[in-house]
Amino acid sequence: MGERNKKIIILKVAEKLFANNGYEGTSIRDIAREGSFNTALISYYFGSKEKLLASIFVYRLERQDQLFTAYWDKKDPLERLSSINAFYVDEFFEKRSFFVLMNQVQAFPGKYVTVKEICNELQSKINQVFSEAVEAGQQQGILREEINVPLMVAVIFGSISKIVFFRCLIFNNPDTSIKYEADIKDAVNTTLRAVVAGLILP
Amino acid sequence: MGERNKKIIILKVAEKLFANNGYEGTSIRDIAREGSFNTALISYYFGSKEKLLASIFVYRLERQDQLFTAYWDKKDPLERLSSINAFYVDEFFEKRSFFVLMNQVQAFPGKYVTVKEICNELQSKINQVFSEAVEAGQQQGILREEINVPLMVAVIFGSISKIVFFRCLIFNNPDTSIKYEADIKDAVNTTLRAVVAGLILP
DNA sequence: CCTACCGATCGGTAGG
DNA sequence: CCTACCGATCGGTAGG
Repeated sequence: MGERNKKIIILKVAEKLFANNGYEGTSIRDIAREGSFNTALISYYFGSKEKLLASIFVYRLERQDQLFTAYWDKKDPLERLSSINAFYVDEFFEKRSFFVLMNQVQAFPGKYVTVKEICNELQSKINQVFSEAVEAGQQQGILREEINVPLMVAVIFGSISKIVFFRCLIFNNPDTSIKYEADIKDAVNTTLRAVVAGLILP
Repeated sequence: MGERNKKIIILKVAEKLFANNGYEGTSIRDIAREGSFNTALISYYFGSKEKLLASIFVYRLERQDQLFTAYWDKKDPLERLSSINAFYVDEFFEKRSFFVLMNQVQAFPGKYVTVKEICNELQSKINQVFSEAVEAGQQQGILREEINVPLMVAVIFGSISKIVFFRCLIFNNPDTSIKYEADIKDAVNTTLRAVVAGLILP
């Protein structure tokens, strides 16, 4: 199987359980049981439960840099904004457990300092990407001048989070089928288009 | 001091610690230490740690019904929407720990079922209040016809949550002073006005 | 990579 | 409302 593969299996099992039951609510025994390996393997490969958590974030965020350049080379600022949004909607669905976990970590004011620093780095890059698109739009006279980018990003990611996490409320079923997945995705994208539309000059 | 007062002290101490460190991350010993009372008091008054958590939600949400009628009797639909938003922004700031906790609870897909049911009741009422305002606005030809209320509510509450919880990112300081509190509140209200503006017919 | 085990801490309660 | 304590489980590791 190889050491690298085994580590990634542990990462993904832990990611899922942490997302569902929380970091404190998941014991290393829970993780070992779910992945059918020995408890001691976690210390063996990662050093500690805390370092396992950090490793999940390093693993998930290390590839984001490449994704940045690949996705939003669109010239038109509005198209670029929509493209960035659509990209993150896809990301939320594809790596749902991870983003649930990221959302949890940020919901604890006094905890997970190391992991939050990793997230903040990504957040800065996201803000910058949005900033460039907005500035381009402003220079072309398409977008309002008074747009506050960090607040706009908060609205966009807050909306994605709430809609993806509220799915159980919208459809009254936490384990929604593929059919509903697509419906939610459409709903988020439509909603974000409305948010972006609010940024356009009348 | 009276039994009722003591119970409320325990509720508020627990609320704060749960919000900061999570339900699983807070032991009944932590709560007892912070409130300078005996560990056994929690079982004595509430039965268990889990019932203490539920009691916090019952305590915080039992008064919401009265608040509904008192706040948004405004006739004009747009004014009413703004009034509801402003009310919840105030609520988030006044009962910050509670809403941080509520946000946490909802961030765990497989946990806190009892507490989530209490939240869902409130959520339904909130959706209904927004629904009435939106329908009134549509009948008067002010608001777009295609507004999806649950999604709109998700955008509004997602935005409030993210901005209030992202304060540390915006100001790079988790323990913001009163001056900054006011700044954040202004920012949220401005942002929500932009969201509502997106609902108006062009 | 597993067995066997450590000290610490957990939620909870019997008895007063 | 406190003391003293229970059994269970926690994260982690020595030794192989």
